[in-house]
Amino acid sequence: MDEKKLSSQVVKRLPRYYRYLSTLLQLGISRISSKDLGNRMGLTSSQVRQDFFCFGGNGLQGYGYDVGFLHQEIHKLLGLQHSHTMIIIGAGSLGHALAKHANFEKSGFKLAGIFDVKPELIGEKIRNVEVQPVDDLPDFLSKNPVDIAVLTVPENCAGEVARLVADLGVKALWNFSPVELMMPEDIIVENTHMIDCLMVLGYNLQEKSLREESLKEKP
Amino acid sequence: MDEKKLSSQVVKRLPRYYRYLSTLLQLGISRISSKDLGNRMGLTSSQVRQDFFCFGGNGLQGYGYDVGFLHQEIHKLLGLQHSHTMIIIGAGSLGHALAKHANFEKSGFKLAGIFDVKPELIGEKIRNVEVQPVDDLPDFLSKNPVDIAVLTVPENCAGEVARLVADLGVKALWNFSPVELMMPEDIIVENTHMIDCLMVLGYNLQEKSLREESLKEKP
DNA sequence: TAGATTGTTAATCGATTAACAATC
DNA sequence: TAGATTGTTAATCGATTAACAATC
Repeated sequence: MDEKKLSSQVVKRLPRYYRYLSTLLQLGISRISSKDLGNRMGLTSSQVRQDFFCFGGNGLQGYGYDVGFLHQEIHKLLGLQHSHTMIIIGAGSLGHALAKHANFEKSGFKLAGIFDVKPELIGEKIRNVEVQPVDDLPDFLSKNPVDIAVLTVPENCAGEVARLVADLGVKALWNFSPVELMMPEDIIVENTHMIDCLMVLGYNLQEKSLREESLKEKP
Repeated sequence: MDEKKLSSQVVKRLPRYYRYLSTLLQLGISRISSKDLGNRMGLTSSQVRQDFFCFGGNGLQGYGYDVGFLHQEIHKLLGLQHSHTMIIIGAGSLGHALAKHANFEKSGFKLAGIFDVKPELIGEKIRNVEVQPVDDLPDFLSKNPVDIAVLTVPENCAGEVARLVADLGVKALWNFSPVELMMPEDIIVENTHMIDCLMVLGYNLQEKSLREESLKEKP
């Protein structure tokens, strides 16, 4: 069915479309034009049509797109009909926050375990999942297949932990440590570097104030 | 000095270069070639040279780039010599985690305040910053100019809070709520949608398993 | 000097936008 | 029918890669 692979840019937009279509459904809106959707999401209508065309646009000329159908289609594309298992390694404040994040479970990402090295954290229950010692990971992973490992460990051990779980069969890593992970080709890696986001914000803030200054000087 | 505006793709890579160069400095490595740096970061040497060329590449033919100088240069480009003030709105687990994130302060992002609506959270101190009622925001912002507001509030009030702080003079928003914020042009918005990252991971996992299946069928 | 590696232009690739016939 | 809006191709734009003379 989904013959052609979608470009990475389109894939990145899929969750946004999905979220937006969910909102529309909740509002009871069952049809939308590419122009409307684009306007609301800050995209051109051309891009919306082109994107939907990639996975078999199901619009109706002169009418627009069926919100429910589109929603379903993207649901399938994203593989949300299947659930994924996930473990969190590093039960610090960020690990806690992610473990408590309600939306993950709703979208089929099931938290199977939380791990840490600190003895004082072991045994604590977060959302019914107990924090276990990192040393138990090999044993745990041999019994429970896990798709995604979330790395919320300190910078200096991220690489080591990543290699460990990759060797133990975890297929994908979601890395929050501000380091470049060097992983074998077949391991899927997604980085969320918070500090990078802030720095880009900082750059844009600086750009903006420089622009404003030069406007003042040469009016 | 920095005459031409950098393309957004280059800006996004700057923090990564910066981080990588920091590591090299710590290792006592003071010179690197575009080939080497590219290899380690998963970029082509061509791209590295092209990127550095944008902001006045300072390499030496036959020799490579001076790590220290490059590091300094990107530091300046990112505006890290200036510090930025930041408030966090929403003192839930994610707000907590971000407030405790040590790297932010190190890079010049100073936490000036934390706000929430829940009475039981008011008064709690996180890293020496007290949680204040959201109702005090107008008063607080009139006395303390703030560059960045971090939104870690529930989905249903993100839009409202965003408009409020934008009206009160905050220049940039770092939004963690899974909603599209409609903001005036001059407000800088950076979105970090955790669930989107997971969904992209999920898509890639599905792609991978489909590829592997079809390999098994037709060998 | 010979080898290495940059600076910089040109070529290629990919993504976005424009255009418009098809058709609901 | 007339108006709206898609599907789809072509044009444009931007980003990445290739190439190579310059030069350390």
